[in-house]
Amino acid sequence: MAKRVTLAEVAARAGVSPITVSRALRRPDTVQAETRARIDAAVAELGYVPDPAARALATGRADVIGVLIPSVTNAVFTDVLSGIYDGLADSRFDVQYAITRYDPGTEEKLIGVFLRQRPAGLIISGIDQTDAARRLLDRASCPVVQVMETGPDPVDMMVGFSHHDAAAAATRHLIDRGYRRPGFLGARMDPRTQRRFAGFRAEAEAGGVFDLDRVETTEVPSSVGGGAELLRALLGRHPETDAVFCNNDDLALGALFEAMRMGIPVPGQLGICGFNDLEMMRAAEPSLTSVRTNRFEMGARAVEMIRARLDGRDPGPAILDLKAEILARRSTDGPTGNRPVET
Amino acid sequence: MAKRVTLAEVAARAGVSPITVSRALRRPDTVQAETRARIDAAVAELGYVPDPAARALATGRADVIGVLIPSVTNAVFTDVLSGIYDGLADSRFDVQYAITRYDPGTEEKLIGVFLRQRPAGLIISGIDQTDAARRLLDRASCPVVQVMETGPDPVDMMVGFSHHDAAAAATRHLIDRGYRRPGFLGARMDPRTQRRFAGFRAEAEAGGVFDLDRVETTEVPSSVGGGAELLRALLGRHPETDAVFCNNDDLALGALFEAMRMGIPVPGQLGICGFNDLEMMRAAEPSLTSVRTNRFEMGARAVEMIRARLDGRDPGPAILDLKAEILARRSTDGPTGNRPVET
DNA sequence: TTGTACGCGTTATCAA
DNA sequence: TTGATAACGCGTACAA
Repeated sequence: MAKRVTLAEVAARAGVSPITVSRALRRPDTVQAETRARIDAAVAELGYVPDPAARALATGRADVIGVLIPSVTNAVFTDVLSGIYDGLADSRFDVQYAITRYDPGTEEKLIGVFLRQRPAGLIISGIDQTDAARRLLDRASCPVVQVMETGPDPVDMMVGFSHHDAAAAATRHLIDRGYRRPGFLGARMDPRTQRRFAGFRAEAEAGGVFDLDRVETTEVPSSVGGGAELLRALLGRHPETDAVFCNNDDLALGALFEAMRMGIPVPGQLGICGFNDLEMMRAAEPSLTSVRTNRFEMGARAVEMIRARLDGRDPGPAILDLKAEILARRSTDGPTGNRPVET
Repeated sequence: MAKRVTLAEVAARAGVSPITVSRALRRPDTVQAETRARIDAAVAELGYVPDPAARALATGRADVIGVLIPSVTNAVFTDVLSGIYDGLADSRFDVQYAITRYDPGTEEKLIGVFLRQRPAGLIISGIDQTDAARRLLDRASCPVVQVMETGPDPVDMMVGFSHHDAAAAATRHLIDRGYRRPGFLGARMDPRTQRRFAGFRAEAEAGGVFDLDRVETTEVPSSVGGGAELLRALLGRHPETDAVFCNNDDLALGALFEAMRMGIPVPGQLGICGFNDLEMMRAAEPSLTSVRTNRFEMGARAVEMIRARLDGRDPGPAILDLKAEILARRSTDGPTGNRPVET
């Protein structure tokens, strides 16, 4: 087992006091070049690495960015994580993440756990925190960024987009392409999904094409297989449905496969629009329309906002809206199936 | 900002010494019931939560399970993570993970970082560590589990399967179904992928159907779009190819879509087999054959092995082989396309 | 530019 | 069963 190399040993080796080594490591410019060289050499020879626990105890804060996400198995959140990782490369910060399983109570508890470590920053998904969680966050002594969604009342900073508006735009797109009997496919139906539905509903009503009966949802998490089932159920009840706006891309892919099984031409007889624009959407046959949400960038920006704040730089606007964007593909070419579209 | 409640404050409140509080929390049976009651009350009233940094410093070890995976955006690893999380629920351990980006050098460095925290256990992906990393792990003072793959020489414990054998079995399946000119589609081509290729090659050669020219690979990470491109390239050179064994499911899905675009019937003119059995494989049209790798269970078992070791229980065999299993679906029904198959 | 004294919150060790 | 003392490794505040 690796014997622990301490500051003191490095100091002895370099012929200086421990505190000088400490300084040389954290703020190299505050120690003489020659001294620093000796110290660096000693560090290298001994393989010294600082003990994060000791450091946290001495400073009263941890060089940790806490990240709270609902799930690790959902590509949407891992893309955000990926952006966070990228933004933190070459920094002194570690990422520490925890999973809420879409449960506000769990989230509340985990916020407490994180704050107890005095993290350098906190990144949290969405805007649906409990009141207690909200109070905890309000009193947090570190920057807090809510990601994935924007809303009127940020805890501190926010980077995301309006799910309502994005869904409305997608619905508008369906209508523009000539679909007149659009349905909605939804899974899990957490608050964020509900807001997407609200966007769909608002826009469909505005276009005079809304029918509550063409809404097919389930409480279970989304999946490709689930998308297939939802479409089958919806068409069973309402065969006249001529397009579906799907909660997310997994459902959309499943809907596409089910349409194939049922012999329903896409987009001619059925238009399909997903949400999130996972990589596969572009590669599908027919290619699938979706709503691009800049997940990687959200993570990267969240980190940048935190780092700016910590460094005393300007973090920019408290609410950063990374507009979602419709990527129109063949699956929504329109009921006639002959409309040209960008790839 | 939340003022920190310390052991000393709880002790004062309960009218005992700090160490007694510490004991009451960690080993309740070693303090008198009545004392314990007073302490518990004080803890609750003050909302005391132990400081993990102080604890780590004092004990010389952290209640952390370190996890090293190549990527967060690959569903394969997040499923393992999910299993780990599950196995650690209701334990005192935290998960801490780091991303190697498929780079052995990064992995080596991160192992050092983790070990410095004296974690309670370490879970690491695969068997392709550098020599230096290997030495670090050999001297580690905590249980180490290599997941995702089995091999002859575990650092400590292992839970996974043979990628070579799994690929060979998949290839055997293609041959058994009557395909005689199988090709291989591969992306990233890291060592683990190479071993899958080796399994494909060995079995194809044994069956007298191997042709190195029907191998299409790329160094870029796999994706659905990439699978489409690889298939197109392969068929461009070798239109006689009658089946493809794909590196993973993303490629297989892409191959399916590309076959559709090219008007090639699956499975009649082209058989497709993936690897990992992501959820979508089952829902595709036609349903896609794949190799089920028990990723969630790998994570859960790895955790269980570590916990057993820490608790002084028997962790079971050092090398746990969670056999991969072929899930035959319609995409490999055979060149004639009329072979019945389980769903 | 470098060093000294002390404390961060907890637990190990030993004593009562 | 409980308590006093002394670390754990590092950083802050101040002094030199």
